[in-house]
Amino acid sequence: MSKSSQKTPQAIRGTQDIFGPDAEAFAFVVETFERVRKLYRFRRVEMPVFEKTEVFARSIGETTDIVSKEMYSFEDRGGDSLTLRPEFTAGIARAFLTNGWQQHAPVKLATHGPIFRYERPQKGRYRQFHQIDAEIVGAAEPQADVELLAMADQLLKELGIEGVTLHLNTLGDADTREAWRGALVEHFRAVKDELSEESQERLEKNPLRILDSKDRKDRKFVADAPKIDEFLSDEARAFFDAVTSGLDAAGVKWQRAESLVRGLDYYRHTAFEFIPDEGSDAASKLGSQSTVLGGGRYDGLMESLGGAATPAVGWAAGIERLAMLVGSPTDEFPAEVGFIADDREITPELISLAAILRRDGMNIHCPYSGKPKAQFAAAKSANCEARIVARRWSKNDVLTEKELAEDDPLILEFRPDTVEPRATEIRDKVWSSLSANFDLNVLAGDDDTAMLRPLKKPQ
RNA sequence: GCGAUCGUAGCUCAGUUGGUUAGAGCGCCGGUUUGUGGUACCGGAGGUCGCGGGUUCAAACCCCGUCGAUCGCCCCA
Repeated sequence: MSKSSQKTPQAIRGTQDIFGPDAEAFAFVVETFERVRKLYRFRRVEMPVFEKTEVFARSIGETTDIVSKEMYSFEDRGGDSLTLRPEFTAGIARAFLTNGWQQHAPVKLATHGPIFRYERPQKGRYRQFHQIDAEIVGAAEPQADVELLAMADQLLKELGIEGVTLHLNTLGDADTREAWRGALVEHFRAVKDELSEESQERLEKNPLRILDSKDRKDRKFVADAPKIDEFLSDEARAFFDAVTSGLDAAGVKWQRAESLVRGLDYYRHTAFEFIPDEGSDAASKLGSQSTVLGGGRYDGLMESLGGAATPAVGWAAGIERLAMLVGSPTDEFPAEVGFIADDREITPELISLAAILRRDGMNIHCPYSGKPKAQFAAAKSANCEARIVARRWSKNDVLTEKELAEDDPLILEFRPDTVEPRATEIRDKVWSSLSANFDLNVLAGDDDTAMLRPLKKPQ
């Protein structure tokens, strides 16, 4: 009809309304994560969606672009600067410190929910998106890294995601990292003028990032840049060896990625990303936002939040990105039974039948209104495994005796749209469920037709 | 913040070198047909052609601006 004079407000840039097959895929990712995290005995934790800006600013440190440009920050009425969480890790670290979770250490935590980053939207990248997250806090052992990665690997497999490989690197301990960083700066400074414009800036701000520059000009200098391995302390090397041999023992495939880095200083030792193989189906589905799951060990984080040094390792993965890779689950998952009222007058009566079957665990499509023809079409589009057509007893129902009609029973006709033995299974389930609540007689010689009377209502 | 492409019915899109009442398919609603049935046919509702300026006798089409979307760059905790 005529449009309202009111303008419809539009959604915020970078937010999404997920519906249909996408929503089913999203739910599948979350459900699978919840199941797998229990196998590894990660405990569920619920976190606030916002924190004092300080929580994220201090954990992220002096990487100014992130704090000033990439976070959703605002002042509350008391004048405090608050920020919608741009990640889970900092909030979990804060909770660990403020709630005394040291008493549970080492503690394995899992959560999921919305994450906010003030960025330009593009494929697989939104301002509000959703992550699953797993952290092990208070464990310094490489076995923690292994278990965490094994869980990630199993999750991806159970999601049915193919063509994604674990890229693994070590950033060493604090001393290793500093020495390597110094050597990289020296190496790139020597060829500064030949680097891309962006990398010349990175040289000052974040030299490690030059290693994953996409610019061709930078690639050749990256190839012969100093390797972290030359700077690894014995301890750091032993740690990395323990991680890799543990992964081998757990049957997790991985490949070394010497250029995989983390910009933030609190990362130590293990850094990893699951990335689609080049040319794979997964790669083309994700566009330029290719990482599917990433994380690392952040032994230096707690101190930046004023806590005692606490080793920790974790990962996060974008639910939407994973959902893009899980194939195409059907939107209209099938109903076991769809009801059709052959006479629209009796449509309301179907409510009680549907309610009983649903309480017994059946998935029922039940129409609200419409002509029989429309109800039939609706039942079809609900992919019902079987239909039940309900109608009044009539004189043409010669199989029944006349006197049975005196209390105006319903005739239910069961019409399977699936194969045996499934069809019989559903039919028997329906008949037995309804028998417990109604006077139901299956007609002799026709298992698919039943006459049904309401039970006498109690006074 | 930068760049490219795009913006016509609920959805997917046509709209020829600017030229009269803006179209199709799908979906939706109604009717006929069918009558154990998601068919076929007929009809209907629904669009200030993102918005605002400009050029022109004339603009969905050309120009400028603006908003929005998509993809990429930067960034990526």
